[in-house]
Amino acid sequence: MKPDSIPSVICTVDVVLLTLEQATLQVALVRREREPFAQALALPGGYIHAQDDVDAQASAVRVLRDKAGLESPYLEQLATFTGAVRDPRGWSVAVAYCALVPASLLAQAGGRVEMVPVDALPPLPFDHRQIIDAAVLRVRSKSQYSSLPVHLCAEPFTLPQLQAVYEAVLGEPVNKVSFRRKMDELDMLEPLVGALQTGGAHRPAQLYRVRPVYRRTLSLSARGL
Amino acid sequence: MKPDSIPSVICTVDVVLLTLEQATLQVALVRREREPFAQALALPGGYIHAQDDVDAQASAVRVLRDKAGLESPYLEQLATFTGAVRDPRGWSVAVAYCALVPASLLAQAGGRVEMVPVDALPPLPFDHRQIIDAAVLRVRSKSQYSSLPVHLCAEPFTLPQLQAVYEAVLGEPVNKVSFRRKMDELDMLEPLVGALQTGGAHRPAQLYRVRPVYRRTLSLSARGL
DNA sequence: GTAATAGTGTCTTTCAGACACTATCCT
DNA sequence: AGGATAGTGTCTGAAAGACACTATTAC
Repeated sequence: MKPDSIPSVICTVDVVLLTLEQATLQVALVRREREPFAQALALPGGYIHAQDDVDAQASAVRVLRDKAGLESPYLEQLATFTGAVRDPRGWSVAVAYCALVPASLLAQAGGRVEMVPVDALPPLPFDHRQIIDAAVLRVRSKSQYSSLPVHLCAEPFTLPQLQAVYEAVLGEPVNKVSFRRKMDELDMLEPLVGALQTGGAHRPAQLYRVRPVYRRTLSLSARGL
Repeated sequence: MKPDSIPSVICTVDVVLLTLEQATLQVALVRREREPFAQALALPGGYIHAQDDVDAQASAVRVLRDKAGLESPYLEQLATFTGAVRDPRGWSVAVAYCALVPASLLAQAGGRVEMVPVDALPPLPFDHRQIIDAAVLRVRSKSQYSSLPVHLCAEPFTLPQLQAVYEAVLGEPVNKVSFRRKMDELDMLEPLVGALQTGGAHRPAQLYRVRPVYRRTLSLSARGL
């Protein structure tokens, strides 16, 4: 029943897959196989398949599986980028998603993607630069008052490790006492009783994991940190 | 060059137009003229017109003008609602926008929309209930740490009036001293020198307006309120 | 003057950061 | 023992809320 006076619009999803390596946020880029911009590095993305995908989030999951060979525990809708000029094929709608994975998960997925530091991006096709910038801004912003960075940390992890992740994402040192107080208040982590991280020439650290309840939900703090 | 193996997707925008009346958040609904759900109350929305609109935000501006007869100073992309089952016409993408206007602006626009308290919504077609819920959640959340509620207040206004707006949106009383301290810090308002709100049987209040610099930008507070 | 709300000075409480101390490993 | 990092107790300073007080209008 769709009026044919309405010209069709190109509907795609793009995924900003972020990870933390060498204390730096890195984004996954893939070489485009098809035109436009064939051979160029770009965000993994693709058409929405109306016949296969129940919604755009499912499209993003499929794109992530096909192009990066992994399933991201954390996948959130970021924003939608639209307009007549962002894609040379015509008027387009790109629903952008943001995925966060620990570096270890990415390693085992194999080298189908190229990780690039978000602070040293090459020129990118479409408006992918803006999409990445929006994702990084969102992640940094949410990290100030939520448990979001735990998704960048492979379980189990120690509190000093997690603190280092927060510091890398926020780009500034975090007070140790305050950090531990907050983690305690958020009540999101549980210690693996008896499990300690040994090996260093110093006191071993308690290992933690995220409480299953908070696995896919963020825990928010009223007043930051 | 779009492969014709890709079935087309219905692309629309929906606008959640919110205002504050009787100390309650109210959303603008319109009677649908066409199928599906003709005659039902629903969010103002419509197809993206690829030949007219430069992007989806422009579509939202057009929808707001055509269906509500007004131009909203504040218009922000909310989220995108997608899927095979949300619209009986087929697989659809709805880019949702959130608009905030003072009640006075809505009044002069004329009665083309029906204002309904967001806490007493009738059954709505599509997933419009979820879209409104997402908008209200976003507005309440942002009001905790930003200047967003000023867009619900007609200028010029007094600080007690603005405080009442914050309290209505947040649904809880706000400390007067803290509130004034914050407004002072945000440095977003300027007093209209010599202009006082008189008429009450009490001390008149200073009238303020938003500094032009902050007209379309939000002012964020580090620690809430 | 009285009632009513606007606006401010100041005390108290709460919370984040600084600092120092203890704990426990490896060499 | 000595070095290194994990983890904690406690003090301090900043910021938010509570309260009380002054200011200015209408009647």
